[in-house]
Amino acid sequence: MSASSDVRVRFAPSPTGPLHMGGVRTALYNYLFARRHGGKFLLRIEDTDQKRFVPGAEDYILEALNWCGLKVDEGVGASGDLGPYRQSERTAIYAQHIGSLMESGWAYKAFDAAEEMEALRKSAEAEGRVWQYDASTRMGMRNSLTLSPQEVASLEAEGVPAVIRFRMPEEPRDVVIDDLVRGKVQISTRVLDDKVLMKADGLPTYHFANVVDDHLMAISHVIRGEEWLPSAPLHALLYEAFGWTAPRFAHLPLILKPTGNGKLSKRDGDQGGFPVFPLEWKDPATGHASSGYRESGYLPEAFTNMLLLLGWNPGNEQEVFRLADAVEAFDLDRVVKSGARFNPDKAKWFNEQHLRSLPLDAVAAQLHATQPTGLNWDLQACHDVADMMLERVSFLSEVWEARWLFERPKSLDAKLVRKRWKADTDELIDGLMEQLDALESFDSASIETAFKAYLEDRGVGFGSVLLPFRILLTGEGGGPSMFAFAAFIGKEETRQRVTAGKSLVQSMQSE
RNA sequence: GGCCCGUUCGUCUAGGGGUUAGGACGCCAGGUUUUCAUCCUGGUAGCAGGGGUUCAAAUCCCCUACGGGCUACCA
Repeated sequence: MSASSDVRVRFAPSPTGPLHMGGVRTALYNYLFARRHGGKFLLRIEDTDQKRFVPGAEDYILEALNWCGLKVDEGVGASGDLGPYRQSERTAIYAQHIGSLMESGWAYKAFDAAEEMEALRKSAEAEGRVWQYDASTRMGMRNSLTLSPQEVASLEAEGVPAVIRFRMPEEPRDVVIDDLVRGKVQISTRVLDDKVLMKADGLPTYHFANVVDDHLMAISHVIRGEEWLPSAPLHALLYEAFGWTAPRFAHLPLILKPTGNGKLSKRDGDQGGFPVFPLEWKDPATGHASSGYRESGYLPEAFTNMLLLLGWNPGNEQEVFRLADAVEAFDLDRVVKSGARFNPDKAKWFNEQHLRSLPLDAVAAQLHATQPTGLNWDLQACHDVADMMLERVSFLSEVWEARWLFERPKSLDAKLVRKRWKADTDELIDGLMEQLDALESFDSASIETAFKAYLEDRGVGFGSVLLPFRILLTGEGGGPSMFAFAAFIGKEETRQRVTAGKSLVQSMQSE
């Protein structure tokens, strides 16, 4: 391998919609590999298919990478000397390079109509054969190999649409890809077809633009999804045709659907109850919104951590990684070969791990920034709530679902009331409130002391008073320390909740 | 159909000739806790099948099955 300072990798998405989590993982592995080896992480936008271009997609990609903390060193969204980094702005470069391939005989112009080829394919299929545009068929087609230069010129003058195809070697040979995750992969050129390099609209196909750009941008390692493995030999041949040294390849395993068959697709998300996108996406054409990990309350480091372990492991038992830790640990040699089924449960677990390792101040700040409109808690209040709730939630957003934190309960858990309300419960609560009322400092520790003294005095157990107290304050049977919570809402609110709660109990009992 | 890649608990994975096949998620049980949760302890469950090679195979080879990808003037 070359010196590590020469490492240059790229993430090269198409702006055809929101990036999905598989794409984010590819970006993550590229980023990590670059950082690990002191190299550069580039972002190139592959927008050569004008039919599938979606406005806003490029901004989405940038924002998603940014949210994940994957800082781009060079390319779109950064700067660099080897641009432009958007393929739609590189057409002159492709024109020049396709010219040199035509001259050297590695490429030729073809005029065949799509329908003709389709018909050929169909009839071959009917006979159980496969038809493809290759060394065995191209001499029967309409192209610059079979037509005279005059015929070609007149076709061009007539404006007959033409593409430029790669000319696979007539003499079959094996192409070997030495893949960094899969080892040697061998394919015979016999089964490869003459792929279109330049489309009739004058724009390059993926294969051509990708190879030209990777070379011109001095990419050292191509790290991409396994769906590209079958075309890697074509790419290798293209490098050869240009007389260029090919980068190293690493084809990543695919992320599969949690249930059912196939790779995870953009449509799998919302019906499966989990996001497939890092950020929420509103389709500009249909207005349909797809949920995102960010909006679902995931911490970016939890999201990338989950992705990191989907197809890679450190070789020891560590599972929780911050991005900076991952940079130290990551390398391509521990990337797994087989596809990984995505598991939403584990994603949630990663979020819990990262959430609980966050400093309380940071959580408080988060809560402060995301609190419902009209609440207006100060930082201290957010801090108190963070302290009470952090270990009880998987996502920070769940804090706001516990409405009793900031609203008097409108109803109480009926089953609990039925089970827990004894003949003397109301009277015990009244006695407790008398003690609490007398408290000068209404803080958690004082409340606890008074509470315990009261129990002692009355000779009753914790459960007979604390649970009813909890139900009156929150309406529920579980939650944080009621001493801390009572202190949090204050003496007056505690008194009011108890009073209101008791009348709720009464009306429930009289039903 | 053709070509390529893959296959260890339900899921993510470790393990690459000799292991009681390890960990994590999930699930179950117990402990801690005023409750819930956290946390701790334990349990559950796996080498796709068949042939070889070998004293010895989850591990190497072959076949089959299954899964996945590609097979566009999409990436």
